[in-house]
Amino acid sequence: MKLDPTDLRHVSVFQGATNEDLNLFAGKGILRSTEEGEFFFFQGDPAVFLYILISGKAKLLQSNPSGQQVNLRTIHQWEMFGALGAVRQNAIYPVTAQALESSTALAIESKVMQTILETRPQIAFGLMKLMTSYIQEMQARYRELATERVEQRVANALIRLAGQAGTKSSKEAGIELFFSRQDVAEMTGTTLYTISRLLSEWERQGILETGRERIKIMKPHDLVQIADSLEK
Amino acid sequence: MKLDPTDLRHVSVFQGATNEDLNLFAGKGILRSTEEGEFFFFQGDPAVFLYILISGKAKLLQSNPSGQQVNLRTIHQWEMFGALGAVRQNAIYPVTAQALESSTALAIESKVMQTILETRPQIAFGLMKLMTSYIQEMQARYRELATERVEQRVANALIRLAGQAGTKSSKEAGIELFFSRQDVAEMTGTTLYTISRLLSEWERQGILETGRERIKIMKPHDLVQIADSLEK
DNA sequence: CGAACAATTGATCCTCATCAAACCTTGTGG
DNA sequence: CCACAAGGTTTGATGAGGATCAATTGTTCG
Repeated sequence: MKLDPTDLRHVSVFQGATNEDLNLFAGKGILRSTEEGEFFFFQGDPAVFLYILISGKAKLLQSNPSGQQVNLRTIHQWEMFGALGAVRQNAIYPVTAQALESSTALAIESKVMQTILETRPQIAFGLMKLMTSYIQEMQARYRELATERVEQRVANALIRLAGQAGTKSSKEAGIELFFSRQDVAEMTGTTLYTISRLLSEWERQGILETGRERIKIMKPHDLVQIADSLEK
Repeated sequence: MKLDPTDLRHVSVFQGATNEDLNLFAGKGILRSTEEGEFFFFQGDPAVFLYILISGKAKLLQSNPSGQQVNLRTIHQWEMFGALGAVRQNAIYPVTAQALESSTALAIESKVMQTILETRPQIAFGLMKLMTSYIQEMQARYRELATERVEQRVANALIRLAGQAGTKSSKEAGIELFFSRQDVAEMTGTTLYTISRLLSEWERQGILETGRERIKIMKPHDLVQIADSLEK
């Protein structure tokens, strides 16, 4: 596997980077390939690298002491993750990063990024924008979890996933997502049983079609309706 | 009310700022005094200012369409809030900021901060550190909400508050917090009834003492125990 | 074809929200 | 200084929303 430095232009944080910057990252970075189910890093590891996903898909999750886990975010191509080490000294990853399919990521030493950030305000702004979007999404999801019922949270999660990951197979053919019931449960703070019941009900209503590790949204508008329906 | 620019040194984001920077902020900023219950800004307003709390106390909250609200964070003296406008163009506050007591804040135009960030990597790093701590806290709270029971979430919230707001009245005299049952409920995604029952139970056990809008933690260690007790 | 794993579905139970009523605390005005 | 109002708190009774458990069915892949 090889990496063309100019491809790094796709990374949102690198919008304002110079070509030399990109060459530096591509040159100093290490390509790491990871099989499905394996890990880029674990919650608690020292955050010595940050990663950019070159191919495949990964997820960020957090576990509590008893091993129960929540799904915080899905990482797609050209997204940066595990970047907090570039900002804090001796930081520790607060999450675990696991490959959802066989994936390749560019690992860049936090220190390298840090020195770049000191001289490239454009890149620093890019990173700050990424961080603010994280904050906003987490705040919104936190509010949902605290105030909305399972039905609405799941509808919201599907809408969000459709926006981030959706394969819009031409027009009106539906938006297809590839997640198991368990995955969705971990994203919404519920159980796979409840998800199964909900999806079955929605399929009965023609809002979506489902399969094994597959959810195809046929009527996004109806989902939005459910998500926005007056709480309680 | 007057403001000594060197006092801005207390603001964590300004650790690496020069005296000229601080003078600029103090000079260009506007002091805004706000009575208890009033608002610095609302969710949905254009984020044209960022704020630094000079005195008093405030909270950041988010409401859903039906008006139910969650408490995202309490702002103490010298903390910065509403800063995302300095990072994104035409940003909109994702939260509402409300004074918990009569308070004064320094309002700085987002544009001013933005130009500073372009030339002062130290300050940019300060802001990024603040953002990463927000992200980590929100992730942790999200996981708690998704996986832990009310008892543990409330224990965790009190521990967190004790760390952020605690008035450690000398040694072993307990840590006193000033929040109503309703406040704690909004922080933990539960109801004031449940909080009341929990606090009564804990008071019976001697873990804390309570009063009107007052919680005094006598045995922090016992709270940690509850928070960490094996889930489910 | 069979094993492994994902999904479904029914039955049951438990945590916590909700509602209602009373009680306590604090501040205010007569 | 007392009485009252307003708002915070407590406590009991009830019920609903989901979690949990168990058993079965469906799908994929070697």
